[in-house]
Amino acid sequence: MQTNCLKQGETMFVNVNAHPGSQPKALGQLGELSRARVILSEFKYNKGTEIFGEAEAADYIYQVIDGAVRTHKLLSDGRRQIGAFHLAGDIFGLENGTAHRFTAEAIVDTTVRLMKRCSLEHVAETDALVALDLLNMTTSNLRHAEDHMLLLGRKTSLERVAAFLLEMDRRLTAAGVMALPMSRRDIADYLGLTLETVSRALSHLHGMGILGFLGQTQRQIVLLDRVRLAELDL
Amino acid sequence: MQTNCLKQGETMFVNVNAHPGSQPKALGQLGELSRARVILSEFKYNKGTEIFGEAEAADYIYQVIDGAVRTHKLLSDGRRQIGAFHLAGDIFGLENGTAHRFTAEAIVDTTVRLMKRCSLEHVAETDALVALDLLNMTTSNLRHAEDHMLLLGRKTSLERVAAFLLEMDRRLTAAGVMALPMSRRDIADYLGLTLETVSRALSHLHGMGILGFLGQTQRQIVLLDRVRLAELDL
DNA sequence: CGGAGACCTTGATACAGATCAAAGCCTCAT
DNA sequence: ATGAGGCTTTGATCTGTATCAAGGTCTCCG
Repeated sequence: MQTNCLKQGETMFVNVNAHPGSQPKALGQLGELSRARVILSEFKYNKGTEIFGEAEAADYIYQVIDGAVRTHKLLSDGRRQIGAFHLAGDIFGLENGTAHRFTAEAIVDTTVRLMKRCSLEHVAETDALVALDLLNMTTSNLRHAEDHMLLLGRKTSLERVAAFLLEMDRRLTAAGVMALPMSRRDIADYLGLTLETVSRALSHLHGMGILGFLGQTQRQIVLLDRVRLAELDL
Repeated sequence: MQTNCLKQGETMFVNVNAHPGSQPKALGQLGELSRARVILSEFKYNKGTEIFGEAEAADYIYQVIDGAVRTHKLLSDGRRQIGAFHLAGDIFGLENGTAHRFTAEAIVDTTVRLMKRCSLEHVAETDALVALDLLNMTTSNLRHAEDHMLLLGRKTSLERVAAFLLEMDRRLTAAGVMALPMSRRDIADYLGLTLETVSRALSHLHGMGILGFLGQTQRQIVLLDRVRLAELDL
């Protein structure tokens, strides 16, 4: 059952909790994937650098150890759509074909754990529980994409920003403060808006007393009224 | 390995080719899922009727035998986003959790084959190849959703309509004619536009000589210049 | 510590697509 | 066949968000 990708004695620790939209961040939490012994190593990417490109061979899958990653698609004239943000604990770059469908970049200095893809495939062919784990991770990505289609197709700018804040609140709030790793432009490209519209929506929510900016930075946000914020996201 | 959902002697025939974006429509093409013997029956739904509702228990998965199905999500005030159209051969209603994430409705009179969900789950737990089949179907849904996010977030109305026509051309053109089962409103709710904008875009393409309407109906479309159409979808 | 460059906010204006409106067309049931 | 009701087109107008523009603020490197 061992594959040619295996290096002796190494084990992959994987969070079942695969992706955007999932809560706990504890690393090392084991899914069934931990039963697959596979090549595993850590790597660091500096802020702004590409981890893999769209249509590149998908040789590895990745787990964020520390930092944040954005995955996007581009149109030929440069318009960009960010599909997801990946925070500590999240797995990304999981493809079923052989090529990546997004470009992935580090938003801030980021450490990732990576795993040779072919190992997983071979293990999954014979181990139904590993395959089910992959299915669960893919399904959680799918659920996120489905919800995001509704947002992109039908929500107003204020609703989109409210939804974004609630998502990030769920995924990265520590000690009541949300320290956003991404810029207004990244948020805009995630929400299908311009950075000016995002900025105006945040200012508006600030003016309504729904959120506060912490200290001297605009990326540290405190949610002051989650109930009213949730009411804004239909 | 038999499950409690099994009825003696019945077999599910499944198209590996699960979903929107896949080409061949031959029914009965076997995936590994055909190895799983499961409850199977056919059912007819009249035009406009609901097949299942969002958040309902997902007791079955479905395959379109004949007809067409739309799956959508609603906002509380009635705004609608159609996630996908399902044509002959497509499988839909496959969920990983226990509840449907979309409402499914028959667009025209439609025949579906259905399969008890719990069977599949039990089989997948022990059969890696069945699990991989489910993974492949889920991945093809995911790919479609990812492409659609780019369309909804960043494309212009003309680009969206061009992309829609190219998708439908790929999926349902017979004898050079595309017989669309869905209304302008359905197309609009799929593309994140209004029905008027869709109508204007189609008229515009007609005026450009890129498409023609067949006979006395607006739902029979002939693509006259696929190259120029493709150039309009960045 | 200081200054260059990136990031963010805010204001003015433009415009793509939404909304409102009306008329024609097709479908289908009687 | 025929007419009622739904679907589609087309036109006029409105509006939310994009675009253009400018100034302020933060960061971080030297």
